[in-house]
Amino acid sequence: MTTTSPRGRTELLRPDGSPVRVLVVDDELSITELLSMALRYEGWQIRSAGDGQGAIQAAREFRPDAVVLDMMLPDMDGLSVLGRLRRELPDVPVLFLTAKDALEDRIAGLTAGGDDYVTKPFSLEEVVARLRGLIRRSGAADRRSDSVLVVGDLTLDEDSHEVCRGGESIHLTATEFELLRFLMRNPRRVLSKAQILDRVWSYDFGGQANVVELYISYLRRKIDAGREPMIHTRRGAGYLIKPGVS
Amino acid sequence: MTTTSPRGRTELLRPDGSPVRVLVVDDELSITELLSMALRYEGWQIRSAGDGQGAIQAAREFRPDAVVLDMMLPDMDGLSVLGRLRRELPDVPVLFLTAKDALEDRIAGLTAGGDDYVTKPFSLEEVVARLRGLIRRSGAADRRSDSVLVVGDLTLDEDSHEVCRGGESIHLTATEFELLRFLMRNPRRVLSKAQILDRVWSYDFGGQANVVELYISYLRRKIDAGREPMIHTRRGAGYLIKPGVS
DNA sequence: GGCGTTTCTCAGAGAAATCACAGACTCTGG
DNA sequence: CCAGAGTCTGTGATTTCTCTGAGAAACGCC
Repeated sequence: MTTTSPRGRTELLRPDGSPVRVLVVDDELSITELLSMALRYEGWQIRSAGDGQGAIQAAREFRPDAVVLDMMLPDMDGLSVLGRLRRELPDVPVLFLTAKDALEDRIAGLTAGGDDYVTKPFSLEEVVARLRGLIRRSGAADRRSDSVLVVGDLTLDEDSHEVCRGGESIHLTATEFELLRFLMRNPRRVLSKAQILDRVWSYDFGGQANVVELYISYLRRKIDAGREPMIHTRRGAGYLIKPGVS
Repeated sequence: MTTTSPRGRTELLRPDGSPVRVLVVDDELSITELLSMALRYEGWQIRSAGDGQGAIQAAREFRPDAVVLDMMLPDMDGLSVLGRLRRELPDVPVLFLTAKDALEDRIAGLTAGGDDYVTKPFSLEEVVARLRGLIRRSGAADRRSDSVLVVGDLTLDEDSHEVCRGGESIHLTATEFELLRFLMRNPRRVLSKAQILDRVWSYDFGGQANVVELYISYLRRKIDAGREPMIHTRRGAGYLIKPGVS
């Protein structure tokens, strides 16, 4: 089931109308804090754990609809945590967090069953999007909710990563895609550069804030080129996307 | 829940009808005083703290619906205060105060959870507006309250920063927008130039008082141009906005 | 290892916003 | 009707913000 919240976003809900429950497992407190903050903002109910033991116990009590699991835990190996979690929660999808240089093939094996993974350092938009996908596909939330964002004649498919304006397909790079997704998930709402940076770029990004301007500029060339502009600047406040009408 | 107070303002209230509670944390007494005064004027209940320890304790006892938190505290680093606050108050939104030049050195993730920040020196209108937004979206107040101010045929949307008169969209600069918001939040009420200066301009503004006249003049050109005027001068007293009807 | 793509920094151009100043204007009380 | 206080607004200097081109570095793919 989906419903539209007062902030104009579409939320995932369980079939009985209660909020989706997500368990976050990571040993770095800053990471669990960051994720908890971002995921709560999606309207989900969050529990976090800092080690394998805590994860198993939380899984038993909290009965989450999805799990975010760091594969590097202090007390036990990621795989055995996963095994125990699976015994506790057989059908619950797992989003793995891995270091960038982790053995890709091993992860690939794990994700064969419909799970997914993101590499550290991640962006919050990425984690949220993957989780939404997992939950949607697992059937914990209503399946009618689909994966296509629409603003005016612009569409973005979160599953296929396809972006079209007026029927015409548009190729975007990964960063451009994430930025556009964030804008389109918050249509008609002014988003500050800081907000955009926090959601779209990885949490360890240490660069200049004007990458946001740069990527807005790229997007405009691809999305708005020669058409009614949909991406608008609010000088001193930020950017927003809205249908060309008016 | 919203209700209209005797002085004609729309107030945010909790679902049970009690006033919203806000905790203000800053080590400069002048700042906490300034903020407390302004926020009490909104009809909110305020508690303030001057350091991290005090903040944690106040959070525990006072159970605020929102927190204003300076990131530069004497006794502990802003982030650890935040962590402890989160443990005490998991779902409470936080408005961060930061120095202007600290913008670059990582506010990473701070706005990610739906929190927000303002840079010092701020204007009170800005702080109040951001706080209202946070509280509104957090669900501590009734969700029916929305983000659009209406006076006659003039509307101002605090989320999209859109201003319309008679259906026609009007572009305002940041300062014009804040001034109009202040006027519209106090319709039919005379506001002195001093009041306007205190609320709309940053607290360290050292310029001529006639910027207010100047910006009223700008606003009139954009809002009242060729229409029934809504912005009125009360010679020797100040300005007020009211619907064109007489 | 080489090559095309993507990401990002830097810096300058350009546009927009802010504000001081000063003279014109308006209202009010005598 | 006048004087003075109060208000309005045109001009332009200055500051701030945004956009974008050029190129360096990192990445991914064969």
